[in-house]
Amino acid sequence: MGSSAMALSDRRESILQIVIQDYIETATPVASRHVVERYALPTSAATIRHEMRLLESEGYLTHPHTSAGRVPSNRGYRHFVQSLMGHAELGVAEQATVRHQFFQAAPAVDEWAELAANVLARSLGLLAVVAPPQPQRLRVRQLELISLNDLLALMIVVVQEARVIRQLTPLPAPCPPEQLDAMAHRLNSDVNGHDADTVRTVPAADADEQAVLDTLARVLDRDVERSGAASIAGLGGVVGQPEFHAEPERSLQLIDLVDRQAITELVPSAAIEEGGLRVLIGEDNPSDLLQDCSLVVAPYGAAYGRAGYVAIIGPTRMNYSRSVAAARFHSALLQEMMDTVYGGAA
Amino acid sequence: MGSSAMALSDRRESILQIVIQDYIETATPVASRHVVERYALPTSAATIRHEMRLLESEGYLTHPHTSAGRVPSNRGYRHFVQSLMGHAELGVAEQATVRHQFFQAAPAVDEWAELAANVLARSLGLLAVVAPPQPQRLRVRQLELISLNDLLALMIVVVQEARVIRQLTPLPAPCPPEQLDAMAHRLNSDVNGHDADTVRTVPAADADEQAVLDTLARVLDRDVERSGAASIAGLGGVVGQPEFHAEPERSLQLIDLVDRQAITELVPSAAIEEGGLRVLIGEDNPSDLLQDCSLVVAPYGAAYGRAGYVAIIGPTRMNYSRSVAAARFHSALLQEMMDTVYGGAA
DNA sequence: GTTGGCACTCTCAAGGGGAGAGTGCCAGCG
DNA sequence: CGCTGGCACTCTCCCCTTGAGAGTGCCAAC
Repeated sequence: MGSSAMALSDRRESILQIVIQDYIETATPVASRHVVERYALPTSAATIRHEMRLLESEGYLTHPHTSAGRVPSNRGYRHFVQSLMGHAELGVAEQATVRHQFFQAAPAVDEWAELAANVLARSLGLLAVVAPPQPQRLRVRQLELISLNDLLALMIVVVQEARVIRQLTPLPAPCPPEQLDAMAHRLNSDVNGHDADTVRTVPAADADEQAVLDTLARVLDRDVERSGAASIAGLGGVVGQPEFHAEPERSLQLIDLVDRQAITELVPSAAIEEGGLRVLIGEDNPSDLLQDCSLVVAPYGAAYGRAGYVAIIGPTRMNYSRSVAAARFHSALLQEMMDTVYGGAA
Repeated sequence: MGSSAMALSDRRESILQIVIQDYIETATPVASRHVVERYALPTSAATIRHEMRLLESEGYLTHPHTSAGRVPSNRGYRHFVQSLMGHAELGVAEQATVRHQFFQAAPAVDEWAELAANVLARSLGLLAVVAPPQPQRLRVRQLELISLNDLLALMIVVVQEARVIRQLTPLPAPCPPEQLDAMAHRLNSDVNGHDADTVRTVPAADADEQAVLDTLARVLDRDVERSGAASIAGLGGVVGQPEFHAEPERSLQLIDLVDRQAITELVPSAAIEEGGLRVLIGEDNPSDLLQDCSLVVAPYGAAYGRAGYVAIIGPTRMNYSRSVAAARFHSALLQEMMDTVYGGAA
């Protein structure tokens, strides 16, 4: 008895569940008396106290101090996520609302991730990070050259992966607009459908063409590298959570992380590549900066390159049920939309 | 004597200047004794006290409480900005660094505003908002249609103002890829160089063409409307300022403003349209939310539509000299770069 | 006009209860 | 044997007081 390998009794499990749910809701250590009263249990407070004590000795709960109620430990949260919380779906009404927002307001492809992050952040009150999948290579679909002056062109590249890149290109030799147009026309057939490596093998007629091809190849490479515009939203909601009120330095760290776009690097790529939805609680997290935080990651779009993801970040005391449901729904929705647009083939 | 219309004596002015500069630097109320000691003045503390008292009665300084040093009032800051601080330029080395960053790392046109905001935020430790100019109308340069399936196309519009828009377009009647390509080819000559209004007058051959033209016109309008991707950076720096430590609610408000991209609406359009650089101090600000903050706005690119701007937001106790110099430099630099790219014509 | 001196005011940090909240344990009860 | 009421114990939190320190405002003297 009390061995941590032993399965919890039914009653103890349900008490654990009650404590965790109550704490998630109220952010206050939950007391034995509070539990019996609020949940109308058929036992006395003393009994609950006894069970809580056992739960604590097994590592599922903790004690801020002697005369405070119980607070879930990370182990408690983990058990809750794995066994206790069940598999909730987003409400039908909410699903419909979100779908509606996507299909109406944003057929603008570039804004999917941003919209998802905003909707998630608003509905959960937590930090949401949404990164689109990163194609492993980009292939040219259309090349435009706009003459700015004889020595400078603006290159616009539409790639098959439906992205668009704009880039200034200095020209070594003077090149009037008509000549530039002609070059664009000529090059288009040479580079169409090709990626950076192939572009490098295209022979150039003159120095300017060489410059354009070089820039093009470089740009195709670079844009793959760029971790590519992950959208972040919900900072306001998350620093408004009570756990951050107490410790302003933590808030500052988090704010800085968001400000510098550095949280994207704290979403562990291992979790993304593995494929399924994952919940990282407290010290599961790779970074110390997220020590009292949890992370819910749902990858999507792996068929289109390095997978994108939907991530929810909040205090360990987050509503896991809602967060997981929302992350799952959004990742599935984004997947679905990408499949519609790119037809399932990379 | 003591009339607020009266010009300040030289000595009083220099004391005001010392007090303000010291307060900007230390964020601590400055005491008479501190002034004489640190700045080695040839007078005694009592004299300084006397002068400070007069400055206070004229409204340039205040008193947090009886036994605290002096703090500049908004009026004091205003006088400082107008008459006392002089016209500083950014250091030559810093100018060179910034120019270098722009010309090397970001010939990617889309990233200018973001780069400017990041550089400004980092160098000033304040909030920086950079909005690109908004063209008043967009004219089509190139139209691409990518067939996703028979009933859905991805439209890519390259506009003469060197922006690119991507948009999903549902097709009322089934349309195979080749047919879509043909349509794009056909339409391109019809819409080339035209704006939304003119696009609406183009006759459509069939329902699908009509759908494409409708979407195109709508998109051209919408993208003008969108206040267009202002870049915000430096939240971490500004909430780290001591004035925000004391009042967490203010920080939260500000964080929320940034999170929801709503600060862009607090930059008064009057200040932008007027043309020159402006400094708004405290209650000069249109919104109560920026009550203890100041705003430095430098517009640019008015020739290309609704003017863009570089804005610096921070506590009233900001380094006005540096902020103004940096805002002026960056707006001029962005202006210069736009002139290079768009050749001075809208 | 300037100065040293001095009384006055206000903040800030530290210390001391007292109330309140919860637990841990125990002895008794079904 | 598990459950329960009772009770002592511990710890936090808030309020109050107190004393030190910082600066000012004013005054009388130079």
